[in-house]
Amino acid sequence: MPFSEKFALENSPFFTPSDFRETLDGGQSFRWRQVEKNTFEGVFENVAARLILEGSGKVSAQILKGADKKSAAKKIAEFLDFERDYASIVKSCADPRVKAAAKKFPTLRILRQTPREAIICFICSSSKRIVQIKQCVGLLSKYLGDEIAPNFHALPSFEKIANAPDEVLKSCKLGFRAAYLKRAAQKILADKFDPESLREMPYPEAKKYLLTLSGVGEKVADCILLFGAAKFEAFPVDTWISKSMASLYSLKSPKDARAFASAQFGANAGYIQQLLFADIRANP
DNA sequence: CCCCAGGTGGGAG
DNA sequence: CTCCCACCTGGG
Repeated sequence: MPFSEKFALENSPFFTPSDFRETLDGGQSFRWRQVEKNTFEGVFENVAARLILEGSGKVSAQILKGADKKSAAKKIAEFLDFERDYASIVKSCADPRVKAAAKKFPTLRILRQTPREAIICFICSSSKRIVQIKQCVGLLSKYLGDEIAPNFHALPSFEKIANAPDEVLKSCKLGFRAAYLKRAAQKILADKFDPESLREMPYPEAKKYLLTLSGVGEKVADCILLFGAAKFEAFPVDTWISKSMASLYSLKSPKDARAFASAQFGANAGYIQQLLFADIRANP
């Protein structure tokens, strides 16, 4: 057990236990696993941590023994997006369907992953279940990423992925996504593209670039931008959101769903997407 | 054993 | 532009 003592995270917002789980393990990120009730273990950037939801509703953390507590706490606060006022987003939306979903997930948040993490994980995600995606990115990290501690590995760099032997990628159980991921990594390097720049780029421009990467279509690009670059105007349409938009608004195509979301939800579309996603998944 | 999954790419209509 | 299906693989 290489973890430090537990410490409270300053400015932690409140979570309900189910929203805590939904946020960390509901399809936004694939790097966290529940180890006991209200406790998740995982890696963010180069920080291995245990996040504990206290009875108070606030989050505490344990990090690896010897790691810098102050900088880890800061990274965790960013990752869980402590600064953003989600209640005001819901307040500003008059749609009764959105209000109803928000009532069921009152403390849901959007995780702020890094652009690299989001690119890797969502290219791996296509046509896979959450458990399988977690397995793939776990293996990728184990075989190609830096070891932070026994059983805790960072995600690999694009250099490592671009130069990885096909057998290694194959052993990560990526299937046809292996070639997508490798080609995307190679193109990012060839373009000398800094994924971090996605955070500063305007949404349309950032999306346009992402769509040039193999294995990245509309849905994956929007996931990368929402979860990896905090572009809240992104509205990823997967099969669940397709179902939701069809039943709530009679919208049949992903294209119509995106246009509607942009017009109706605008700058907050991404968070509303997450509420509708959580709701339809919980009540299919 | 058969089928499909939180998608993309590439070709046809 | 909209269909349609192959693409890997594990699990039901």
